[in-house]
Amino acid sequence: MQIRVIPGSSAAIYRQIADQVRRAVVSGELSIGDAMPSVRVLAKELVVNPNTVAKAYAELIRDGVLESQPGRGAFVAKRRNVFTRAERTRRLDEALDAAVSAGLVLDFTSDEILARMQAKLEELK
Amino acid sequence: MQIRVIPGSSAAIYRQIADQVRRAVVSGELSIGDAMPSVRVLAKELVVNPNTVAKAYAELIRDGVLESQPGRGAFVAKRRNVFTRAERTRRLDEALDAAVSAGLVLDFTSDEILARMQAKLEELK
Amino acid sequence: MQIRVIPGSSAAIYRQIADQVRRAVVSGELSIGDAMPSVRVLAKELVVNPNTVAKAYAELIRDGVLESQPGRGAFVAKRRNVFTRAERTRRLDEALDAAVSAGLVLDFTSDEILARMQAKLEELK
Amino acid sequence: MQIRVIPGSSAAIYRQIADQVRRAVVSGELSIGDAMPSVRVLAKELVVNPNTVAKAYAELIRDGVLESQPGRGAFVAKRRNVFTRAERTRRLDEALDAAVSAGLVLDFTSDEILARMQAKLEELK
DNA sequence: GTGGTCTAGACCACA
DNA sequence: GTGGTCTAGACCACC
Repeated sequence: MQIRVIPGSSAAIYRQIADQVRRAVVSGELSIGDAMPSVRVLAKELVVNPNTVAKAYAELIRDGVLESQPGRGAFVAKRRNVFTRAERTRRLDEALDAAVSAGLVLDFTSDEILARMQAKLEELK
Repeated sequence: MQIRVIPGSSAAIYRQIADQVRRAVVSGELSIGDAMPSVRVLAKELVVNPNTVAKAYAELIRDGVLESQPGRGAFVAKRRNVFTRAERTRRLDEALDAAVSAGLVLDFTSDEILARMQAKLEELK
Repeated sequence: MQIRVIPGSSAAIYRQIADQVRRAVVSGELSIGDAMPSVRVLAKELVVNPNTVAKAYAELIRDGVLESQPGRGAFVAKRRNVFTRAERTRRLDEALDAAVSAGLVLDFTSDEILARMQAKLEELK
Repeated sequence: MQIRVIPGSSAAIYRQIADQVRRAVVSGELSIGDAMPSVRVLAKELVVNPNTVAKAYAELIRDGVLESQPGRGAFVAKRRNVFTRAERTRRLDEALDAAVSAGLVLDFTSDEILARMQAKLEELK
């Protein structure tokens, strides 16, 4: 898979990396058991500090998206339900709030944001 | 208008304030030329640091939502757009993409994500 | 609360800190809403790098034990069920496996380990 | 004796090997003076790196569980204790404390933790 | 070679 | 003042 970081973005680099991996996993671009590039390799490729990549991987491991086999590397984990319904909803809300907030800052109306979201979700089907 | 801040929220306080003002402007609750409460008055009312309110106002002024008339206070400005249409859309997409992938990783369906988003935007109206 | 780190321990420093906070929370030594010492203050007190303390806090925040209010500090969070039954069991197993492994390395028998565990749990009642 | 390694486990492979040998010695499956398979033979059998087996043997030799007879191989040693009773107990307590606090934070009761621990130790017998 | 941990020191966002 | 992020570079455990 191809990961890109936008240095000027407001999103933290480790966050950009984690989000793109998440997206690749849900889109099927990455499959269960696939090996991730090593921390050092990806860091070199993205021209960022290895610790930054490690932080992204750590978050993904903690959320059950990746699994680490010490000394061997990180791998895409079997999908498992880690969080309770309430916690999942809380996290979804947090993500949606951030998007809404960004949309409002950009002076989009509620309707425009919703329409764009709908279009985006239709694409995935 | 009535502004409320939720201290425990993950959103920064200045962000909560700015978003609510923005929303009030978009919804018509605040009209062009309306006077905003002074930084000190609003800070006292919300029991937050005046710097925090000032920061929210600064962002709104920077984005052209408010206008500062030195010595008189801040007023709701005539609408103007700072970013190009393309740039605004690009930024909105980025924010929505992050929310969508977060939702999908959390094992929500497209429909669930959209429904939740819709509910959230309804609340704002 | 008083936190101590044992530099010679096999457990990572950030892990020792996180575990002690966890213990203080479940024992009631720390209550909901209590403010944690700031990252810098605790780091100075323990004579460790602030990043190490920050890493411990980050883990506790991620697990829902603490909450961070940006610019204000970290606070003991309301207890909420973050993980599914299966995930909680998985995590408990992981913790117990580590303890059993440590016990076996120390040449204790299964019965001795269990007896010691039982005594320890009785104390808590 | 039959040793099995689980690659996906969170426990290090050398640790799994060492623990199983330890258990076999404690349970009497291996008796004093019994010859262990050579590092190379066991490595081939388990399909792991010989260094990994060597590391497990080294730990067992260091802890006095095995004895190395240069040129002849490794043998089950006469039992002797490396740590004082007090030191062993202190270390066991440390490990058990960590497991207990992890369990309590995960909202398990003392009884649940104990039951799970018991089940786990039964399996080992 | 791999990931895991820790240090030192920097800059930014926020209150 | 607070936490959040990032860099650079080190050492260790493990394969």
